[in-house]
Amino acid sequence: MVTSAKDKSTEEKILAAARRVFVRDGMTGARMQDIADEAGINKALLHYHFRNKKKLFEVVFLEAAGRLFPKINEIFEADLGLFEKIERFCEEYVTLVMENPYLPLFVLNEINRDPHYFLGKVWKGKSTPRPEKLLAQIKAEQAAGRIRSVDPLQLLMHLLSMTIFPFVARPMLRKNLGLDEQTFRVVMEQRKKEIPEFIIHAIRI
Amino acid sequence: MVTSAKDKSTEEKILAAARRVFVRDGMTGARMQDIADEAGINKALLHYHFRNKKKLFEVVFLEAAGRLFPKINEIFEADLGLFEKIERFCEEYVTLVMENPYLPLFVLNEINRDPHYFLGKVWKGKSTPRPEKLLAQIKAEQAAGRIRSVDPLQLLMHLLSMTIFPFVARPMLRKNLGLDEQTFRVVMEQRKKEIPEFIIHAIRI
DNA sequence: GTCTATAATTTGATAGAC
DNA sequence: GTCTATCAAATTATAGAC
Repeated sequence: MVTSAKDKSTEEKILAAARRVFVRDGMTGARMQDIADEAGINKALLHYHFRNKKKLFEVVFLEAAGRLFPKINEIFEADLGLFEKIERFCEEYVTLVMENPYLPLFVLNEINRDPHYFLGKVWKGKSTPRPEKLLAQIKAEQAAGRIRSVDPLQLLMHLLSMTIFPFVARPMLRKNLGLDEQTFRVVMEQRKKEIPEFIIHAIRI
Repeated sequence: MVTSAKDKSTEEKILAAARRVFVRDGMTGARMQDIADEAGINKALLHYHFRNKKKLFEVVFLEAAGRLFPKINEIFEADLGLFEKIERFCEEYVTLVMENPYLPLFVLNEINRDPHYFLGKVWKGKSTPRPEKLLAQIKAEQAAGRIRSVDPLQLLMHLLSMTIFPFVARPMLRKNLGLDEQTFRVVMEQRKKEIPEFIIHAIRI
């Protein structure tokens, strides 16, 4: 399909609008009218470029998931020492998500809304996290006596939890811990160093 | 308003149905028809007992939030040592949420959907978490030289993250870590002890 | 209190002119 | 490709009989 410069511009405007609205309101809460308004066009044109709501959502969701998941693999399967992986993961993942703070909750929520759809159409040979290498690496470090014996799966869950949860719970944390937007960003910036340090202290011999 | 025995029974059936549907599909995804079906009645009767969708949702949401938040305060403000608090929080909170695994994602998502509504109507003098006492307690332990110096706020975020996140990310973790329902429950059961142990190792001198 | 039937509204989607 | 106008379907909400 040939795509003129103007086409691309409009489709890009639509996608930018759809990202904002879908990520904010979710698949079920989003309205095609809102997306059209946000893009500065009308609904008919939306349906011309993307046949229906489901298809448009799919593009946005796959793109969102594609931003969050590959990075995990990339680091966990890299050729690095365990501590380096932990440090790099926190540093790079917090940086990544800070640019799109609402992405994790959006993705987790949509996965939860329709796990089957998620498993099927979405997860086909894509970069679904493969934690085996990291888990094996943790086991090896323990066998070599370089770190304390902790269930590798539990350690991985600790790492993911501490890194991602604050973004998922952001509105609640901001209210309950009394953090304004600026302070929240500072706290998350500190976590880049704080989390690895915390983990290292926890598993040192 | 006088409420007969039969009234209560029907309202309770409706609420039970509304809990399931709202928690599963969210405010925007839930359909009144589904709730009526689930309750074994028709839509008209739904509107008779709860004027509209918003009102019914509000009851369900407030109840859900009321299950998750008071427990936090109850433990954080108790008259216990720091380690005891951490241990009790993990133990009791995991137990609590295991009975309603979808509650945290539901509540966090709805808070995110409409933070203003959440702050306003919902959070009026309710048991919103008051972390000051716990934060002060952490500071005191550090000043006394009994634990390593870690930003209390960061430590609190570690604790909340490790305890709650696995439930929020459950469908994703189950897929990406290859855990079936039974295994997930076992892993969470282990976390009751694993998380406090991990934290204690991390902040010991 | 509970039902059937229907109104009222919202919203996704299409037809057809330009 | 883009718009206006409109349809069709889904969904919330109400009227009125029992």
